[in-house]
Amino acid sequence: MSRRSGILEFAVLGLLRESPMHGYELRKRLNTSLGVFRAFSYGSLYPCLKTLVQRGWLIEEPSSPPEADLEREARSAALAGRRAKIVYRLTADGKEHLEELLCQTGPDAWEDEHFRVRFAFFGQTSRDVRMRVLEGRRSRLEERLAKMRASLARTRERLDDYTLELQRHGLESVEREVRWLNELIESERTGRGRGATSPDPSDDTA
Amino acid sequence: MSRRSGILEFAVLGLLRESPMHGYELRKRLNTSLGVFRAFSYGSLYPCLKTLVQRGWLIEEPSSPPEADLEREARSAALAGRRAKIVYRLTADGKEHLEELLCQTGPDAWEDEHFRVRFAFFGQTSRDVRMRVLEGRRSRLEERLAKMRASLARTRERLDDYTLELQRHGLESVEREVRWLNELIESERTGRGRGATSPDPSDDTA
DNA sequence: GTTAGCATGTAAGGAGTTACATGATTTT
DNA sequence: AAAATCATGTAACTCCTTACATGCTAAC
Repeated sequence: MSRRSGILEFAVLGLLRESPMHGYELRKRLNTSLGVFRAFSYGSLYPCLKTLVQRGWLIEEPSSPPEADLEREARSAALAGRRAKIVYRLTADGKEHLEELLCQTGPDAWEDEHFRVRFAFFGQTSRDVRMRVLEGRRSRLEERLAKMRASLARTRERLDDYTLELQRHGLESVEREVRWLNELIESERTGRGRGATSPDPSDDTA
Repeated sequence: MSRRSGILEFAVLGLLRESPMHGYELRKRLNTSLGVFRAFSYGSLYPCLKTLVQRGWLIEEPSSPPEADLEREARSAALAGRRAKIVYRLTADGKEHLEELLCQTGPDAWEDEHFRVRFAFFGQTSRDVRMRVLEGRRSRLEERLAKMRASLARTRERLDDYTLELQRHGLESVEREVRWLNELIESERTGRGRGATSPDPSDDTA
């Protein structure tokens, strides 16, 4: 069983859906697309790739360079013991699994990190999924707001000014994110033109 | 050696500085004072308390109830195998260690969680420490801003609208926190009245 | 010809969580 | 007397990091 939250796994699958890549490149993309908030190390990435292969969600391919330097590649790749780039590609099963992850409605699905990853891959999701995710996140934040306000009201007198200021600032941050979500939801609702309804017309996972 | 970042350890020491407490209560306070952002479980708290005792930063005391129900306590505590509340109190060494933690200028010291804990215990620190922490945090965020802006400029065309929007929102959040810090720093600088210069007049860790 | 960056990995460990196990006390 | 909540703990696990180890390839 095991919960398997795994932000990293999710992010890897999402990035590989756009195009196959090898580990090193993957990590760079990971740390620019999402990396403003979180940086991953090779020590977690490579083992993660291996387990994803084991589960059949990825396949390893020998690096097939775009063109041109075929001789150089041949020269070196011919040698048996050569360390070559390993390019990872999403399998049909992997695509299916990613789709499930993107649609997921579990309790963890709206937490900060998890939400950010889903948002980062919105370009690959349909509008109704986007709407559900945005609304899910918003209601999650609203629960949080309620708790924070209650807690503030309960403890207002017992806390020192600094703790209070911290809570006040935290509250405002959450309120701000809710406003942001409201704008995004409105934006999705009114069409806003460039919204692709389906991520990929030639997509049917089998 | 070992880095020993340990938000939990830090928070426990900080809370116990205010007053001795037992585990259960500690956890509740942990999850209201700081818990808006982070919730800790008993599974991490109790082992943590044990190691802090081992290092000599805390001592366990048999629960001495405030008053009144001495008979009831006596009746039950007299029995050898009885499970009593364990109240934890900060030792002199513990106080010293906490002081060091609060003044720390290491690279991890300005990260989100770490900063929040320090801020939550500002009531126990002197103004110059507060200033250093606020300014340290600010310059940390400014580094982050620089990176984010550079990354945005570099990749603006290659990213889809959603990823871009995510980064834009992230950037704004950080800018907002910088403004908040600016206000706090200004506030500290101009005195602002209620700022205690030293946390506790009767304090000399020995 | 040496630094810098590309590329892949492993071993050990840190910091916490979940799920479980136990029992006392207070409320209903 | 049942249920809630107070109170303390442990074992196994998760997810990730640090530090190390290796070697290629481009640039200076």
